[in-house]
Amino acid sequence: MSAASPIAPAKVSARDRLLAAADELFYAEGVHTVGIDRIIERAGVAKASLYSTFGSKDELVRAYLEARHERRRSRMLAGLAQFDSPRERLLGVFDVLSSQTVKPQYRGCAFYNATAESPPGSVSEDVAKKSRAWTRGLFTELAADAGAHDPAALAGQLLLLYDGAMVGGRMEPELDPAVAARAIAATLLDAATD
Amino acid sequence: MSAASPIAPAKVSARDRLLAAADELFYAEGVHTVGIDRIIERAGVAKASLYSTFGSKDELVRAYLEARHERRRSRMLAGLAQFDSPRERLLGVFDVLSSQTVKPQYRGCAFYNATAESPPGSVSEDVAKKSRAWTRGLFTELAADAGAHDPAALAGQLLLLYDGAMVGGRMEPELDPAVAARAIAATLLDAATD
DNA sequence: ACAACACTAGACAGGTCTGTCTGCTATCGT
DNA sequence: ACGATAGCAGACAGACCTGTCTAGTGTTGT
Repeated sequence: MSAASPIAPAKVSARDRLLAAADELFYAEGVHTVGIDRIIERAGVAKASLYSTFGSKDELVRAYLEARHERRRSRMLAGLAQFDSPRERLLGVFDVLSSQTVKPQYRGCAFYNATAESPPGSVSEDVAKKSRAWTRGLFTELAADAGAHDPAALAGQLLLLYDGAMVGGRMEPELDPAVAARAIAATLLDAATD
Repeated sequence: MSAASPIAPAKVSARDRLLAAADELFYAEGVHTVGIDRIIERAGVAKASLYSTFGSKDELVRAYLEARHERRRSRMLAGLAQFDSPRERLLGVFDVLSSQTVKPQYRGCAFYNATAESPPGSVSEDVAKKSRAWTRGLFTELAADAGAHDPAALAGQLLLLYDGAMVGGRMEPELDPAVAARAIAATLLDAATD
């Protein structure tokens, strides 16, 4: 329709197809378990393209995790924007999480999972720490906006609940632990604001 | 000193050395990352002994995880036995956990970690479910003893905190999330007993 | 003394994994 | 028209991994 952009990407680039395939397979079965061959087969891409684009499997893993982080981040921010009060926005974190954990493909935190199968000092650990720091920062802001006396302390409690809900969401998704976490968070928020 | 048992195990058996090596290496670096060769080298054992004892790497992984479960279980029960009141015993779960997470080698839940790097339907998943069921059962008993109106519901909350503390203990052990979890648990226990 | 047993050392087969390289094709900007 | 860019297909090298097999050693119960 629109002649908008002169750069019209008729097809999806090899890079994006690789990232999509990596996202599915790495998340579902683990970065170590899934080999390069399965990725390129699923992506419909030549092996040479993978290595000219990413250089190594390690860098593909990094790109996969960073894309995940960006996705989680924008999904969370978009979800929270729908709430009006600071209180609802803080608790909304668990609504957004719940919408993820109820999906049948949910397999827990991609960053934690990736570090669990990599030796210490790997790229996974790197991205996991960055993602975790961002989450903690978000929680601290939300806690401050909601009027917590000690925003950092409340953020720590929220992160604990968040972690627990992700683990529970993987092991027993039918119990919807994210909504259970939300209820506990509400109690803690009340206590943290007098 | 004592001439007690006629069966005097002068040396540690190959089986036990293998389990000890597997425990260290699998837990520290992941069951998939660590190969058979490193295990037998650390254990000082011949490869044939491994295969005549366990049959396959998969079965060694199962034995490793089951030994972990047994260890966690007895440590937890021994730790809880030191508390007098049902309330202290319930909260003591987090004291026992804290004594683990502060160790420098702590790397999170061995069962969760193992399942994170195995495809669905693996032996790891099997043992992880068994271990989780036992933990939930313990928490339910403790909640009932402590006078919770809905022991199963409180147990679910405790498990959420327990999971969160294990994740946090791996990512930021210096924050000692197990004691933070203990404090939250105390609040929930108060609310659950009126 | 001797058979049974538990174990060691290491070669080997067969598979899989990452990463490289060659050769070919299609598209696009100039 | 043409060179640059991006991509495809697949062979190949080299490492590593699980699992098997042979052959030898030391200990123990009878």
